[in-house]
Amino acid sequence: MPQASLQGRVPEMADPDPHAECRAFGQVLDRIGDKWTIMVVGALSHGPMRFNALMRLIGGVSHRMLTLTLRGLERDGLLRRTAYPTIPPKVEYELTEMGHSLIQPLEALSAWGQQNRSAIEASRREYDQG
Amino acid sequence: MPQASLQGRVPEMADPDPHAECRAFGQVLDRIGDKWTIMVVGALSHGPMRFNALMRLIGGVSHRMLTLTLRGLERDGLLRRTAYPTIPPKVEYELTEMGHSLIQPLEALSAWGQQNRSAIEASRREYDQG
DNA sequence: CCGTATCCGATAGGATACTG
DNA sequence: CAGTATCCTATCGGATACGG
Repeated sequence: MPQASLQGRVPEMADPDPHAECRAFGQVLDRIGDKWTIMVVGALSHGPMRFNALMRLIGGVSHRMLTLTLRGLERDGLLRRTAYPTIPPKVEYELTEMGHSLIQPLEALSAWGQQNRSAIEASRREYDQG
Repeated sequence: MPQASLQGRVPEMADPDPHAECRAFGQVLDRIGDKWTIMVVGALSHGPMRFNALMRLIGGVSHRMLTLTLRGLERDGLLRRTAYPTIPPKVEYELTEMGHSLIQPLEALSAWGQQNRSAIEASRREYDQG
């Protein structure tokens, strides 16, 4: 989903863009907000890896979804795919420069999650029984 | 989706947790990775707002989804809901302390998006025609 | 070993109509 | 104005089987 037209954006609205930031973030989410992308990025953050190694490390991901996730990242230039035409085939995946640059902001959010996890869980329990 | 069992986690794996970070991030994504949550957080980042004001500001969100999104954020303690029993009713939403604390990391990711948007688009075009 | 195609169930989310 | 309920669709993602 393109997140294209935030608000009804009619011509007579002079306001240049009341929340460009939200849109930018929406686009990042469109990229990383699926079930496996950030797992893959995380798994590759320490170096290149082969398909099945990724699959084992991440765990729980289906063959199909891992392929799709890798293709998506490759298409966006966050990932480089190198196939060695040996038998059996060997394919390595590694983050590009841009891919690596995503790790820092990701870790900021991850830290937030770790810091607030218990508070969130507590809030949920209270809300659910209250 | 609980993101619960990252990797098959068999007992004999001594490794305490090879990617706790990814899991933490996965949980954040489960919370904010939907279509509207971060729009709401962004909209509320500058102060409290009423239901229909939010709806107009965000734009494109259905009545139903805005309600669900607000409930979810409230349940997790990121949002406070205050209903004034007047006629007609008036309900205000505002971020809690914890809700505000999410904004900084969000902005980091948003900045990443703005910085890399054109590179990603270029990469996509190349990938698609190549 | 790596990748693709097909099938199918689950769910997210929009439209709409109705209540206090 | 704010919220709920119902319906319906598109998409996501898992299982499986097959090809290179």
